[in-house]
This record gives sequence, C-alpha cells and structure tokens, in this order.
Amino acid sequence: MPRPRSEKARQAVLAAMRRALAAGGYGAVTIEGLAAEAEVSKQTIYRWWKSKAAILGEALLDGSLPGADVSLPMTDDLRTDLRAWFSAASAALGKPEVVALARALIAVTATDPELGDALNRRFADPIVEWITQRVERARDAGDVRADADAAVIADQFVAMVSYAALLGRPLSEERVDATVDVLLRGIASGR
Amino acid sequence: MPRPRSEKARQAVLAAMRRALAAGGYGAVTIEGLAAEAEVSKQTIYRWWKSKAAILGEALLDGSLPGADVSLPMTDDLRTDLRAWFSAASAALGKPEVVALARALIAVTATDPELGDALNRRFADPIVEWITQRVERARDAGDVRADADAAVIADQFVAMVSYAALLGRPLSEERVDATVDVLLRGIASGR
Amino acid sequence: MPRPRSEKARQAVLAAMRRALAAGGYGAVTIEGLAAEAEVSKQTIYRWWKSKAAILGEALLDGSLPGADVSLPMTDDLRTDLRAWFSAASAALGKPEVVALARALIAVTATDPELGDALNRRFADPIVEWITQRVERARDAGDVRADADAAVIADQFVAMVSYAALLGRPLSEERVDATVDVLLRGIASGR
Amino acid sequence: MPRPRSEKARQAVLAAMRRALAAGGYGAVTIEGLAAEAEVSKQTIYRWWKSKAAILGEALLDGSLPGADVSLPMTDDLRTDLRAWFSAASAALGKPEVVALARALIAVTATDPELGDALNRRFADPIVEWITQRVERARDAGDVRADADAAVIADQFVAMVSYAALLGRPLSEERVDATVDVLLRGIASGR
DNA sequence: GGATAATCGAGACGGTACGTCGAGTCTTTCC
DNA sequence: GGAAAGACTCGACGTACCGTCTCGATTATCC
Repeated sequence: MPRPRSEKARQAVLAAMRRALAAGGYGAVTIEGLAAEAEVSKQTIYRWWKSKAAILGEALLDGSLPGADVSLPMTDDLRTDLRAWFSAASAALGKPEVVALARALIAVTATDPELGDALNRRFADPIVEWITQRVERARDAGDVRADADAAVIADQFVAMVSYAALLGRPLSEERVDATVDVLLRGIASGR
Repeated sequence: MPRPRSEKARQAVLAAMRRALAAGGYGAVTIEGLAAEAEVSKQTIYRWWKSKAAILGEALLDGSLPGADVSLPMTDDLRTDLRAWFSAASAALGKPEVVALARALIAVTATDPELGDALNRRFADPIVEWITQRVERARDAGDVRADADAAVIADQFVAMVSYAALLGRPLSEERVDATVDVLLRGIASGR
Repeated sequence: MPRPRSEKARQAVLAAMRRALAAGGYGAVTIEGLAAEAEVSKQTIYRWWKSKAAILGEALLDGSLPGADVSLPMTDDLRTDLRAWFSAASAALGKPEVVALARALIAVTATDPELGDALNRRFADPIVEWITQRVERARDAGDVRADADAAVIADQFVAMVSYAALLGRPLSEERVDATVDVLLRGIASGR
Repeated sequence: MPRPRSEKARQAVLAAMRRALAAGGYGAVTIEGLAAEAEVSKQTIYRWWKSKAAILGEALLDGSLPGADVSLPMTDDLRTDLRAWFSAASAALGKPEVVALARALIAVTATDPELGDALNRRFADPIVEWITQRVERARDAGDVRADADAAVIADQFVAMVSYAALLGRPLSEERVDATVDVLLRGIASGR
C-alpha cells in the first residue's frame, strides 16, 4: 500500500559509491558523503542498507562493473583460454577505477570477513568454476596429467590476481606468459 | 639534556595495538582507545607516530610477532625446504591472532597503498628473496630448468598465503602438498 | 459525493493528544507518536490540523476536558461565588492531568504567542466575564465600592491560577480564603 | 593538570543563547545553532551543559540580564515602594527582549518543571522576600492590618507580572495604579 | 447498484537537529 | 623538554521527527 521504494534513489546511491571509491578509496567513503553526492537523505540509505559494506556489495554486484566483464573463453586450447583471461584480468588492473574497486572489496573482506567472504565467493566462484572445468576438459582430452588438481590451478590464478590488485601492480605480459607456462607445465601430461 | 623518549610508553602503545587487533580487528582500533589502554596521553602517540597505520607497522616489525617466526631453511632439497616453509605458514593461519594481524596488514594496504606497500615489502621481500635464492641454487644444481623464473614461483607462494589469510582459510596439508607439487613440476628440469 | 471526514479518526487523534500530554508533557508530544497511538496516518493529521498546537487547541476545546468543568455560580453572595470557583480551580490543580493540560497551554502560549493568545482568550475570557459581571452586580447591590475595577479583580484571580498551574503548586484552602479576603476587602465598600 | 575550561567559550555560548532567544524565541533555539553562532563545537556544549534548558538557566543567571535590574526600594512608604517596583517591572515588559527572556523562562518551566522551579525560585524569591519584608515593616508601623498575609500580596504581584509576560501584555500605568490600590486596600488597617 | 471522488492506512522521501564518538591540536601542570 | 590529562574544533556517526509525497484500499454519496 505504501509508496514503493525509489529505484532512482537506489541507483543514485550505488553510483555515488562507485564514484567515491574511484575518488578516494573505500576508507574515504562516508555515508554522509554518499547521501550528499546522490542527493538522497541519510535516512534513505540507512533504511535500505545495513552498512557501508552492504552498499559496496550491492554496488559491485549491480550492473556492469568495470573489470568484471572479462570473458571466460572455452576453445580447444587450454593455454590460449587461460592466457586470454589472465591477460585481460591483469590488464584491467592498469585502470585505476578497477584497482579502487578491487581494493575496496579487499578492504571490506579484511574488515568484515563474513560479508567479504560472500562477496568474494560471488566474484571468484565463477572464475574458479570456469578454470576447473577448462582444466578437467583438457584432462579428458589427455592434454593434462590424470592426477592434475584443477582447484589448485584455479586458486593460484585467483590468488595472484587478488594479490596484484592489492599491491596495485598490474602484471606485465611477460609475467603473464611466464605464470601460465609454469602452472600449465605443472600439470602437463608426460608427453 | 632533554628528557629522552619513554621506551616504556612506546612498548605500551605497541602492545595495546597488538591486543586491540586481536580483540576487534584493525577497523576497530582507535587512537583514543590505544591511549587509554596503554595509559599514555594521545599527544604522546601523535608525537611519535604519523598514523594508526604507522603504529601497526611498528607493532608488526617490533619484537616477535606470532606467525612471522617461520624458519627459512636451506637444505639441499628444494621441495623439502619449500614444503617446510609453506606448510608452517599455512598452519600459522589456523591461529586467530595471526589471521587478525595479517588481515590488519591487508586492510592497511588496501586503504593506504603507499604505507601498505612498504609494510608488504618488509614482510614479503625476505621470503621472496629466500625462495628466489633457493630456486636458483636448485637450478645451478640442475634440479630445475635453466629458464625457470624464480620470481614467478616466489610470487605464487606469497600470493597464495596472502589470499588464504584474507579469506581466513588455512590450507590443508594435502593442499600444501598439491600446490608445491604443481609449482615444482612447473619448473622441473627435463630429467 | 466524496467520502466525508472520519470523525473516528479525529477523536482518536484528540484522545491520543490528551493521553500524550498526561504521559510526557507537551514538549514530548510528536506528530509521529500521535499518529501511531491513534492508529491514523500522518497524512490524516496534516490534512486536518495546521500544527501540533492546533491539535492541542482542539483537544482542549473539544469535549469535557478535566478541570474546565468548574462551575461559575451566580448566587447573591459575591464572596461565596468567588470562593467556590477559586477553590474548585485550585483543587483541580491537584490532579496531574489538569496540571499537564494547563502547562501544555502555557508552553504553547510561550512558544507561539498568537495561537496561545487565542487559546487563552477562549479559556480565560468566560471566567473574566463572569467575575466582572459578578463584581458589577455586587457593586449595584452596594456591596462593593462604586469605583471598584472589576477587571483588576478578574485578572488577579486568573493570573494566580495560571501561575499556580505553571509551578504545579495547588493552593491550600487557607491560601484560597486569604486571597479571596484580600481581593474582596480591596474593593469593599466603606460600610 | 589538563587545560582549564575556556571561559571565552562559555560566555560565547551564553551570549548566543541570549541572542537566539531574542531572535526567535526559546522554541527556535537549537544546540546546533548555538554552536555555530558561538563558534564553538557541539561537543563543548554537551560537555558543560546537560540540556538546552540548563544553558538558558545559566544565561539568565549569568551577568546582568535585561529587565531583572529593577530596583527593590525600601523607603517609609509601602505604596510608593510597591508602585515603583511594579511599574518598572510592567514597563520592562514593553521591551521585546525582556518578554522573550521571560517567555523562555516560562516555556522551560512548563516543559521541565524541576529546572523551571529552580529558575523561578531564583528570580521570584528575592522579590517575594522583599515584598514580604516591606509589608511586614508596614504592619509593624501600623499602616497595615495586623493579620495581613504578606505572602498573599507578594504572590499576587509576582503572578500578575508572570501572566502579563506570558501574554506579552504590558500593564498600563492606570492598571498598575489600580492593582496596587486594590491590593493595598485589601490589607489596609482600619484607619 | 455502479461509478466516482475524496478519505484512509501505510510508509518512502528529502531534510534538520539530535546526542555521541573519535580525530587531531592545543594548553596546562608535573616531573 | 617529555609526558599525562583533558579541553578544544571539526566532522561523521546513526536516530528521531519533520512535513511532503505517492500508493492501493475504503467508503459515502450521486447518478
């Protein structure tokens, strides 16, 4: 019966959060600032989100956030696929707004592990899933050792992206190649 | 002639920081709280440290912090050495206070990249250095490919420890073994 | 054609106002609270009343408010009549809800002089009128000096009741008698 | 050992309160506004005063507030003395700032009876005391009935001033005279 | 007996002020 | 001159009400 929630206000807050992240990092975001920037009352923010981190979560999940649009290819060549994704992800870390977003995610996780865990799962799981499937497909094709642990490979890639984002150090193309080489050789079949 | 800096006050502040981290995480630490806990005036803190992060840095560097005392062995067997260190580091993440410390370090890095970078270098560099030397020694011994990139290996290990700490997920012994296997096979020599 | 105003809602709001006054005084009354207490929407209140003070006014004027039901007798004896009324009014100040109501009236007057003036007129004027007539009748009967100023007497009584209500100090019977004595003697005829 | 309370800040707040009262009445005073006007932080206000009313109290008690400087004469003639004071008090109600102050006092009393009582005592008691003494002195001189109740006279004067202030109606000189006449005749000795 | 039009409840909205907390600076006294 | 104590300004916190604004649901008329 009451007036329905204003989608406009919601979007304005999420947009303000993204802008604020890019401008000063997660630590510099204030509810007061978001409210002013979004031209929304504080009450409206507190009505719909439990915490600053919750806004971040929704801002990350909502709409197309920059850097998460890297494709997860599925060709016949494992090396090509992995290199394509890893290279794109590394390159995205060259964009300041992507680094800001990633760091915000990390800061939240380090501060509020529960929420952070949920958010990380939301972002990491599809990638882990994809890598796992890719590796298993390669194993079925005989390109990879029978006892290769796909999860280890997946985690190594994700951990490396996370670490590079945290330190704000995009990986060079050479480094991307070297990393893919090492990890693939680590699970390569005898011949 | 002037009165020298009170070492007692300094230690009290650092101790208070470590206790506060364990108690509520880095985000819950306040200068005011540290001052009260350490029975030190706020002025004394501001006189000697530039920021909360600086106190954290000194608290981490100073004295024996739990979890950083993992040994860096140098036997003849690369696998044994790496497994020993990686296993000890992973096990340390089972202790809540170690996770709290590591997360504080990550939170600071995500919030204040400059300081974070310095702190991370301080902690990661010795390990990277050690792994690099160990790998290079193995290469000289012919246990490892001539073109093995020691830096890649080192970073993979460090990134994985950082990521596990962030998510608060200690690695199982099986996972430790699997990870070491993959990475070593990735640089193993032909024979 | 349209739906008429809900008398039920109106009464509920006025009742809620009276209850709220008794519970916490005029300063503690909120529109939001009234709406909740009366199970009425805020909009309904704003549709029909211009201000909190307006609700108070209507609550005071509407129905039998406690303490305003003191009779205004018109016997042949001025002293008896005045004492009867003044005594009853003083006694009413012994009831907390009467004091609350009176204080609310005073608070509104001190805050919003215009409205307060209207409300005070509404309550005081009949009494002033009555006293004036009573005194003038006594003057015609020769019980009172020819130059007696009825308005002064009336105001003295009203001012005293107002002041006693403000301070929440009901007057004792002795004090009532003494006051009536002084004021009547002040206008008594020579013989 | 710590820095002592800033008298400057205290005075600035009290002055701001007096200005705010004159500007918009007690109801329009906000702590936020006082802080801004006094160029003092809210914290400083909350540190030293428990409520808005407490600031008002101190503002009223502190220094020479306008309208409270009416003299309390002690000549040989009771009528002259009372008329002098009552006339001066009535005249003061012609000044808007005096009315604002008085109304603020009344509003506080109607809202916070406990504090109001204390404040009213502080202001009314000296006057009641003075009138009482003046009347008793006249009684000793035989100018007044032996059974005259000085307290009744004192309260009548004070109540009338309070009521006139509440309604913002200064008393005319004629009304002042008439009132003094009635009350004095009310306690006059037989001759 | 429907249509219709203002009412009602509910509650979201942009605001203002609340009273609290901590940040970082300043001032005083003691050692 | 270092240090404890704590007052100072400043700004954000999260809450409570304000007065306005939609909503869908509910009546009393009037056709």
